[in-house]
Amino acid sequence: MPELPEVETIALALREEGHDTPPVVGRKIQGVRLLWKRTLATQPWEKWQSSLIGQSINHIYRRGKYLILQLSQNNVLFHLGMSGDLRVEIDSGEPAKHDRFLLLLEPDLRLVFNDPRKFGRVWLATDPLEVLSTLGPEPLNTSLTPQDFYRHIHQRKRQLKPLLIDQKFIAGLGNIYTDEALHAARLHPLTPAHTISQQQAEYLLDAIRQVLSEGIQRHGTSIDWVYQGGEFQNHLRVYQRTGEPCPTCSTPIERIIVAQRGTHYCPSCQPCPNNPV
DNA sequence: CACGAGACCTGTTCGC
DNA sequence: TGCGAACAGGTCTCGT
Repeated sequence: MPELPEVETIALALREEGHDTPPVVGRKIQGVRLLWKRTLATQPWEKWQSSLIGQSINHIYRRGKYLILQLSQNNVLFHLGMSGDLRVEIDSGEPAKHDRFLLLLEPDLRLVFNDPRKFGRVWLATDPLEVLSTLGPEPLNTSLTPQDFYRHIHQRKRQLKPLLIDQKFIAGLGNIYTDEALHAARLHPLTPAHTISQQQAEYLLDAIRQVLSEGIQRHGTSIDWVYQGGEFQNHLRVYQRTGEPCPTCSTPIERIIVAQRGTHYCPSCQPCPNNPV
């Protein structure tokens, strides 16, 4: 469930632009611990130990749904899967339940990757592009122009929902923000991408940027017991609101399955395209 | 090449 | 009440 706004929020916190946690940037790594082998996306484990110890964390940033630690020599990349989280704590006592991977930092801290459902992964890479090269454009980056977006969407025949969730098409959207963006743009999730007008494409890009920005402002979405601290869940207009009135027109929100994903939309605000289902 | 289905996971919820 | 089945979802792999 961590999508772009949740990963951005975690990156900001780790960069110590809040003040709940001790600073991580600038610290030296003095150890590394693995508690679930399959969390490693790159092998072997021995290379992690020999390579990481002694390096400093120079920078922390986000690309798509990935969080990147830029070290003095190489990079550690995290993908949080659907239940992953990163936190900083004093390095004392045994790891908690579901902790999968630890970076021990001088003098007495640890950066903890916790991931109950084990979908998260961590990479060690000389160049981040080894991991990130297939990602589509950053939706919030203004170098993605409405004209570009329309051109790209116009040559795809896929339905909008599976297309927007495809990280190769655009990076950072997951199930929650895709449903929210399609509602804000008044587009049905099953609409074939190439059939929308240039103006509709521009509205859609605007909508994507609006919901992502609001998500970041509200520190992400906290659903179920996964991911804490956000409050965007209190401002969702369609996601997980099946049967509740649409905030725009009061029509009950409907839920369908698209590309095996639960998909929420307003049948009145987001009229069905000509060739549905 | 483009796309869809199945697998990977486990805590929670639902149904009998 | 209790237990198992269904569900949720991001991405990789495989098949068409």
